[in-house]
Amino acid sequence: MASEVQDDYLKELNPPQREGVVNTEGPTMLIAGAGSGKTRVLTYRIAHLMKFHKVDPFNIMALTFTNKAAREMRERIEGVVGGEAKNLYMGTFHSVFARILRAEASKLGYSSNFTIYDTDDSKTLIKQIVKEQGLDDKLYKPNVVLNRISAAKNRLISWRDYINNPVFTEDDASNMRPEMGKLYQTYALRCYKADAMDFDDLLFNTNVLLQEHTEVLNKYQQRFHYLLIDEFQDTNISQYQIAKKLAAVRENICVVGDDAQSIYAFRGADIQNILNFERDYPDLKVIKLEQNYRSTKTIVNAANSVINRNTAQLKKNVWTDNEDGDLIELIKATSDNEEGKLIASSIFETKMQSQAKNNDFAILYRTNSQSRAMEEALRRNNLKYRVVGGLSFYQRKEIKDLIAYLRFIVNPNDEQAMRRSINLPKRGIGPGTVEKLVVASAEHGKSLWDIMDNAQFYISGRGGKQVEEYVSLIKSFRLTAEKKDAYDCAAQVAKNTGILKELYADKTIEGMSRYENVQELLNAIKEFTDDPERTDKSLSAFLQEVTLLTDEDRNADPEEAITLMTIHMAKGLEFNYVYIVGLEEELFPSQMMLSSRADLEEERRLFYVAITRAKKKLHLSYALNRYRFGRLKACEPSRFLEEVDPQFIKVNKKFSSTAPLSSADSYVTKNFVNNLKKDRSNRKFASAPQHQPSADFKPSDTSKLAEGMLVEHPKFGFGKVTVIDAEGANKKARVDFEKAGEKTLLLSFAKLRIVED
DNA sequence: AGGGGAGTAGTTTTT
DNA sequence: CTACTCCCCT
Repeated sequence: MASEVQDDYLKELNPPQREGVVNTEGPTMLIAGAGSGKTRVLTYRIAHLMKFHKVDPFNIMALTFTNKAAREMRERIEGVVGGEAKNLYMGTFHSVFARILRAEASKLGYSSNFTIYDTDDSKTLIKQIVKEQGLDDKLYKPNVVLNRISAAKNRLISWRDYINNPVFTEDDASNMRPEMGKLYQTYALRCYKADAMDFDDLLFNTNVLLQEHTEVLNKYQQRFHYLLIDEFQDTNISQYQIAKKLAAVRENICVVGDDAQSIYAFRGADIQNILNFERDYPDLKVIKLEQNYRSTKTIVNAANSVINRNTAQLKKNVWTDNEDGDLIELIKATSDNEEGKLIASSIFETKMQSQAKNNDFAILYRTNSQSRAMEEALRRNNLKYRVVGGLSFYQRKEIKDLIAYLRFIVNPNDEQAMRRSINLPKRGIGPGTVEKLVVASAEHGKSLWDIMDNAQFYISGRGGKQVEEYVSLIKSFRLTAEKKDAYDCAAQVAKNTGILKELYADKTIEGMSRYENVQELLNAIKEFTDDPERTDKSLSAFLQEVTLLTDEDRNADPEEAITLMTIHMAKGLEFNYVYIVGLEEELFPSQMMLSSRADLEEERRLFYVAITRAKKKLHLSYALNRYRFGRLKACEPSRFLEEVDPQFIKVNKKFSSTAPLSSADSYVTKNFVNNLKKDRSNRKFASAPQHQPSADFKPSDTSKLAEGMLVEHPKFGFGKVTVIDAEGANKKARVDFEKAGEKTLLLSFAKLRIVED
């Protein structure tokens, strides 16, 4: 049986793929074009190590960027080698090194229960520090400051290095932000005091650990005989240095990546790592996977025509044996709402014609806010969909609130968790009292918890007593946490704090959904504690995982639905039919990325990633007008549309707006570029045509207006009433107009003719 | 301390 | 359009 399996997996591979699997020793770099089967090579390589070379899975470390990728890879390896795959040391950079840091925490002065601050925690803390130091919060915006700190950490520059290096301090001074270094220092010390690490610290501190504690480095070098890294183009310097140190003895390091799909430079990813890799390992074996098994010739060639415009890239020739396939279709809409409608109609038609299922479709966009228009249109057409990403479950207020309690129970120094939970539900402890606690902690050189435990001694006023009551509540929870598992503890917190009761009392739609979310969190914790493979079911164990969880991990098996997500989330996935929407200047490419050539090239790679998600057919769409900041703004078609070789595109007139295009055919081929240019120059004339009221137009009595009625508006034309809001003088109707999109009208004002009940 | 009202600023992508 | 902040009043 075993040898049978072995033959099978090698037979499925083409020559370079097989080379990537069987050449297990020494440094290896796989340059893997889109859809070239790199995950397959990586998984089979690991399986081959275990099956053929009898390597103990405990000695293999495999690093990915998402939990999902790690889970999928583990499952696929399990398919070849069986349950042994569970013993692989495999996960995201962040989760794997968080685990190692917990084991070695005391060496760095942290406890093994240290908290992981998510981005919200980091920003809140920065906001507080900026305020405390009396700095201008317009200049020192949390995002700007955090990005600067993050960039430094990702390049392994500590706060000491930072404030001592004139390159940085002068740069900050010339940017009118001379206090940046001081903020970095304060932020780092505050995190340390709170026994907390942010995302970047997990990697930064791992470097410190391996750098300064040789015995630790030796231990892990001995343990991991083989190191494999997926999506290598997305690693930053900090991650690369960890990998290099761990692999230094045996040099069995295998990295897989595609420079054309590097889309995380904004987060510190450094394409330079690929080039450095060749320099650092002179006897490196480079294997190129260039055959694409995923997409049609049309899609592969169109994608190549786009990415070839980038100057900074490795030479590579992605090709395919697949059929030519359909041309890419371009859909043009007058508004974002119409774009949604046209996409929905196109999906509906494709489903009918090609017997496709909902989960064959994906709608990809640049920014999460674009999902709304799509969702509305899909809902109206009764097309099932799911939105991936966006505001994640764990970022919701009610979830973070409950988790803040749990965090503070486990880590009494977690300042952010304390601030969040201390007055929730309201127990008369305002921001003034909290500030007093923080100040007292700094003044007396005592931990925040010590101060709080004797709050009446340190702070004046009635706040002290309230704080002590809160402290004793936390103490009681802490006793529970010592004896019981995470679920019992969380359930007790939800109940005894009154959080559940308060939400239950809120009967608004949002309130009910918040209540359900808290219940869902409790269910998730129950699932955690019920997992028979888990040995540690403590609250602390749960919290160690929760911050590094992302939403994708929750909806594991998508039902039969159309997928909506950002292009970033789509990396690594594939769909038969892909719609890339919102191809407009300043949206995609994003206006933030227009300033430099490097940024624009990253946007282009993002476009390349989007195109190469499609297996059978690709649709591109743009709108001439779009709601931004609540205002309708005119848009120009994206420059990226002109960058796709025109021989691969046709304009879909059937599902495009009424504005005339040059030919009388229902499809206009070739030279659509001219039309694009026309749209660019004439955009102010391109808005929806004005409606001519019917001859017999007379406003009706709208007091009996109801949902579903068909109405006519003198300017907006015909439409259907979707919602009626309020009564009397403020009565409003939301009407979905055929041409003008959805509008809210004040009925005491608007002239509407009821056409049909 | 806390609620309500007004005014303002912000939307890029994620572990 | 919305989420957040600030300010005034109770």
